[in-house]
Amino acid sequence: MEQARKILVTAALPYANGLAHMGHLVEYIQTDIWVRFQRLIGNDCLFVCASDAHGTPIMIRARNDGIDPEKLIRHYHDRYKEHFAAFHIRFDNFHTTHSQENRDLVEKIYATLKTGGHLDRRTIRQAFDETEAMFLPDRFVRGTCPRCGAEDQYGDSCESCGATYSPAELIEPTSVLSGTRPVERESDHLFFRLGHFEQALRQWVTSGALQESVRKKLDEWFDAGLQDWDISRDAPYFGFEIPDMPGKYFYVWLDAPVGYMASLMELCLRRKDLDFDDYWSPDSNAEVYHFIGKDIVYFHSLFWPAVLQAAGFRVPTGVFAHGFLTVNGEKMSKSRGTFITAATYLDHLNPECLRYYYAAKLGSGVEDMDLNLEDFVQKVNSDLVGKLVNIASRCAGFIIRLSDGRLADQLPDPDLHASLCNAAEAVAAAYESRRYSKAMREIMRMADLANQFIDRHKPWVMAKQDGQQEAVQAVCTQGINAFRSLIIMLKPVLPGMAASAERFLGEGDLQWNDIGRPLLGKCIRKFEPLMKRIDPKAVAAMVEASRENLGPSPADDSQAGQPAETAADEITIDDFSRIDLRVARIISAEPVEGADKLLRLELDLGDSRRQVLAGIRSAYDPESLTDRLVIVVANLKARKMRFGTSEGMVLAAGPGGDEIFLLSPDDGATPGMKVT
RNA sequence: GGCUAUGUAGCUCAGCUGGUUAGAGCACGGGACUCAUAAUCUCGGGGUCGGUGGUUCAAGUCCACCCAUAGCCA
Repeated sequence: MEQARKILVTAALPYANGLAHMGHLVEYIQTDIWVRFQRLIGNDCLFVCASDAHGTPIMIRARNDGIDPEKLIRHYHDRYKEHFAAFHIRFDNFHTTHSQENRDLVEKIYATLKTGGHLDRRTIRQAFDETEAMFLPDRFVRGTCPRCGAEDQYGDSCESCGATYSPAELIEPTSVLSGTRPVERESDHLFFRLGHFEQALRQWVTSGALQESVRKKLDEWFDAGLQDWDISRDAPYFGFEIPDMPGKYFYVWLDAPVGYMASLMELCLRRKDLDFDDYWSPDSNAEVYHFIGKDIVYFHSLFWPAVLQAAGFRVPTGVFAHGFLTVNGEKMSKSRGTFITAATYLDHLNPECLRYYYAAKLGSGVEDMDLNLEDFVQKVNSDLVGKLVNIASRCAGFIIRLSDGRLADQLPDPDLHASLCNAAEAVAAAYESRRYSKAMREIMRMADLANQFIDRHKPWVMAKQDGQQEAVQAVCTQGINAFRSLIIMLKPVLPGMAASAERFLGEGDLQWNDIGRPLLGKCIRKFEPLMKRIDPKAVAAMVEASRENLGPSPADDSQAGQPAETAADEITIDDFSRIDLRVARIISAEPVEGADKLLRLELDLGDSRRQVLAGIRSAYDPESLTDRLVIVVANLKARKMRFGTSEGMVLAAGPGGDEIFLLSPDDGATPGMKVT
């Protein structure tokens, strides 16, 4: 046998401010299947990951929630771990980038980059929020596009016309944090000289480390010219402070991929049989693979290999990008209930069904993948229950009843077994090259063959004839062995079901090679259903629950990739009493020019009048609102928006779009009454 | 706007370097069977391969343009 390969595999680090959802799972399931396959064929394969804990969004989120960032990231870190484990994703280590190991490695890499002359310090001008006293990432500034005039665009590019620019170029720029207009301020930043590594990168790209379409993308980037990369950020920032630059922090995208190494390093501390340098030293003969989403190709195929090279480590053997997930053909949507978290899925369905469905659709490319819920039910039920499990189910009874559970001593149709062994080679090749859909098709083709074989020999007919017991036993032994071979082939995808099947067959931990060694003359146990069919009602309930899970946030309902909100922490009655809820009468309502979601409401609060900009335009005609009573948060800090100041907030329920429902008091309430 | 993908039966997808009447699974219709979680087996209907033009003896497969969708533009 060939020598076992030594392999290190990573999946991208999930950002520690949200919950795992169906989109995340594409990547972790894809990676986990590959790792399990490598181990099944006898390779030495490690799988490490970590939660990505740094950066402005986490800092802001923690501040808004009134907790320490450490507490926030620990919470989500634990949720990820829990949910991934429930989906049978088996990391050797799931660490965090906010760790001592990561800090040590980042500082070491920084020192090497610096002495190697790959860093450059220069002054840049950047948007600064004076109220919040902090520099703003481009995405935290919004305003009107200077080129096409589209309103409410991000500070780096226009979604409408595609122009790219700096936040300072925006017309009427606004900080999304304070609603005020940012000013420009100077600040010293550190730049990594990416251009130093152009030759090395071009070389690496031709080494076959990347997929075809990714390589094309890189050529484009090379042609555009490699620019220096800003690796520093100003305080306040949640991350690692740069050792010799007080008040400056390493950009999260520098320390995130280093987290792959830190996770391995921390594992090495606990496992004496592992040596960090075996994997990362420049002369390592191990293979290193990164599984990522296509959105972060840039970081993994340019910055990361360049930084590794600059810091004196080996570069990855391969970077495998996958596409995004759509549900029912569309972006995941909270209002449609297709933004499904791992937790919600687990409340209703078997995780292995999702693993199989994803496997049945994943190829080696970067194309997007669709989770069609109807197709999901049909495919899983028909492939796994109807075809695969059925083989064991229809044979087991005869073996138990007519042969005391004992399998025959040989296979009546060695050709059928040979076809399965042949198919196994094709399946192995498909797994290795990440064409899981091809592997699943091949496996199901063999399952069809097995069912046809049983049908041809009709053991149920022979069972009724005298002297045919041995023939029945032989046919069913062949059937059980076909099932066993297929289960081994599916083990990377369905580890839980494979374990149950091993118990049924009375065997231990089956390996890929066992496909070639049929199970003969042994006793099997009583057959118990290995998988239940998916009830379409469970899927409907899951979708409904995904809809219900959300609080009233009529604003954005289509941010795929954004994590779902979590249930709010408990509060006391005192906390509640800090919110001054009042009855108000709408005096007038009118659309806000230039904002397709907002209505401008003039409210009567009994003793005062207020203007509130409410995001309810998609559900209400302004005319229908006049004179209506609503509930308003009267002591909400006024917020300056591009269209004027909003002095409060009206309460409404619903997911958004045309499903927004204003709350109103029963008859008799009058403007100004306090809600308690 | 530039670039990279994708667009094949109702649904989800295969179709390698261009070559006989375009395939699979599911769904659907007819038949068989009744061992099996109403599973299985068998037969069948169904597609101007996003559009237009071109190259070629021959194009889903190559080229150009257009349309739609997704992503990237640090």
